[in-house]
Parts: sequence; C-alpha cells; structure tokens
Amino acid sequence: MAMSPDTQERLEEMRSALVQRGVVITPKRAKVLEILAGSDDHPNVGDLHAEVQRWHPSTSLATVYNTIELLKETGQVLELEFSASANRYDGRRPDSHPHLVCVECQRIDDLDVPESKGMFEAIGAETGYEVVRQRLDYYGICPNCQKKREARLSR
Amino acid sequence: MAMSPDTQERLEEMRSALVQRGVVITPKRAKVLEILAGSDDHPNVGDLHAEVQRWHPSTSLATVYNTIELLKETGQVLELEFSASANRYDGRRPDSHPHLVCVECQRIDDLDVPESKGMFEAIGAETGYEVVRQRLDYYGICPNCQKKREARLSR
DNA sequence: TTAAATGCAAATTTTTTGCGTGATG
DNA sequence: CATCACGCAAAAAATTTGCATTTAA
Repeated sequence: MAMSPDTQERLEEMRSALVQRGVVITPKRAKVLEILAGSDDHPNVGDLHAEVQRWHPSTSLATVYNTIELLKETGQVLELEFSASANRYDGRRPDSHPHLVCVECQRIDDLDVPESKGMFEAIGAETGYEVVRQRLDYYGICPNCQKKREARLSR
Repeated sequence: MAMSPDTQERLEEMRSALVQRGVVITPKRAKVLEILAGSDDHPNVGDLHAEVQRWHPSTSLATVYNTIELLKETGQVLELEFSASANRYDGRRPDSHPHLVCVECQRIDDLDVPESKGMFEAIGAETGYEVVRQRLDYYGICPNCQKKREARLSR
C-alpha cells in the first residue's frame, strides 16, 4: 500500500511526538497511528480496533484506547465527542477546525476554515475566559444522503 | 418563587409546543419545563432529576429523559453533547448558539453571537451539504478558575 | 375505558480500570 | 530484572428500553 507524502509526514509527526514523550512505538500502536494518519473519514475506536486487528489479530480494545489517550495527551489527535454514539478521531489535522457532520449517515468531512486565534482573544476580552480551543461543527445532510432522499421521494 | 417575564414567556412557548404536539403536560413534566426555562447554568439530566424530585419525590429518571426527548423533538431545548460526561441542556435559548465551556469546573456560559444562516448557505454552496444547524463551543478557563489557579500558584 | 404517562429494573453502549502475564532492553 | 505493553474481564457511567401499573382525559 502506497502512502501519500503528507500521510507519511503526519505519521512521522505522531511517532516523534510519542517517542519524545518516552513511549515505545510497538507494532500495534504503530498501526493505530498509521490508520489515523491515513484516514480522512474520522474513524471511531471500533473502526480502529477492527482495522488494527486485520494485522494484529490479538489486539485488544484497551490498547487502542490507550494509544488514543497518548495521542490526545501529546496533541496529535482531535477527538470529536458525541454522546449518542462513539467518539470520532481526526489524526490528519489534530488542531481544532470545523467539521461537517451528516446527521443521516454520520459521515464527517473536514472544512477548510482555519481557526482564528483573534476570535479567542476577542472572546477572552469580553468574557474573562482564557479560551484555548474551539469546536465548530455544522450539521446537515450530505450530498449522498440528499440524493437518496430524492430517489425515495420520486418513487 | 417569582418568575421573570422572559422565563414565563419561555415556559409558555415550551408548553404550547408540547400541547400542539398532543402530549399531556403532567405536573412532573411541567416542573422539568419550568426548571429548563429558568436555568442559565445548562443543567444535566441528573440536575433536573434532583430538582424535580424536590417537588415530586417519586419522579424517575426515565420521565426526565422522556420529557427532554419530547422537547428535543419539538425544538424546545438545545442539547450539548459531551461523551466524557453527562449532556447539558439549554432551555432558554433552544436555537443553536455559541457556548463557553470551562474545562476546569464544567461551567457553561452562553455567548451572545447569533448564528449566521448566511454561513450555512455559503458552506452548502461549497460542499453540497444541506446545513441545518451548527455547534460552536469555545473551551477555556473561566474567570473563577483562573483566580483559583493564581491563588494556588502564589502560595 | 382507553391511551398515555410513569416507575422500576434490566439492558445497552461506550469507555475506563485493575490485574496478571509477557515481551523487551 | 525491571519496566512498560497488553489482553482480559470487570467496572463505570449515561442513556434507553420493556413491562407492569397508575393516571387522567
């Protein structure tokens, strides 16, 4: 499987962040990193576990959670919390940035709008909060689900 | 207990939305609505349950969840999902609007920035999504927790 | 009297934790 | 041999569900 240059780069960033923190990159952990660096579909823990197991069948869920925890601590993954379902993870862009969430198929796309630190300061000045991060999600129906809906209606 | 005019108004909106939907406003449900209409601290289900029980001791958690579900369906409450802890509810402003979340004490404040429908359309035009709602949360340390932290450091 | 509301407890789902085994340097 | 990784299973925590009973139009 070929790996794109930016996936490769992202992977290296993750690895060195963990190494710098003093953790050992075991084969199982390496696979979690590799999947996260190469996925643009925001996998959840179950997805990651299943995929790691294809290569290392004895992998437990605890190991996946453990690896994600390490990545969170080092700022190498962005966790998208959903109480109604499993959390999703963005390993390609670990900084906070906007997402598009399809309320029908749960697909999640990245939105290319950079977060504005200026806004953090403005809000801080107004409210007294020391703002460190944001979460901006837009919820809607993705193009695919719109098509399906139309097909359903025209029947 | 006196009720401010806008709490009263909010309460009426909730009640009529539910009545219109054909559900009965029982005393327990009425109390849930009253608490939501009058709280600016974004209570969670446990908070609501405890408060309702002060008036109707036999109230079960299921009833609180059931009432919230009805309010969600009628667009009368905004649910703030947190996977790491219980969800929080905003009954005063059921439309999606930005929040300030203190990562230390879990306090949640409203931010007075209206949501821009124009942005929904712009994103739709660019991505093909049909955007219907957004979630914008800023995470940081509230003024109170900042003070506590300073006090701790200067000791 | 009939449908909706409710309490209670069990079930579900996701995530975390404790503990013992095993790999590694 | 000491530390960290890891599997396993149990524990936690939040929410949902099934079912029997009560309430209320």
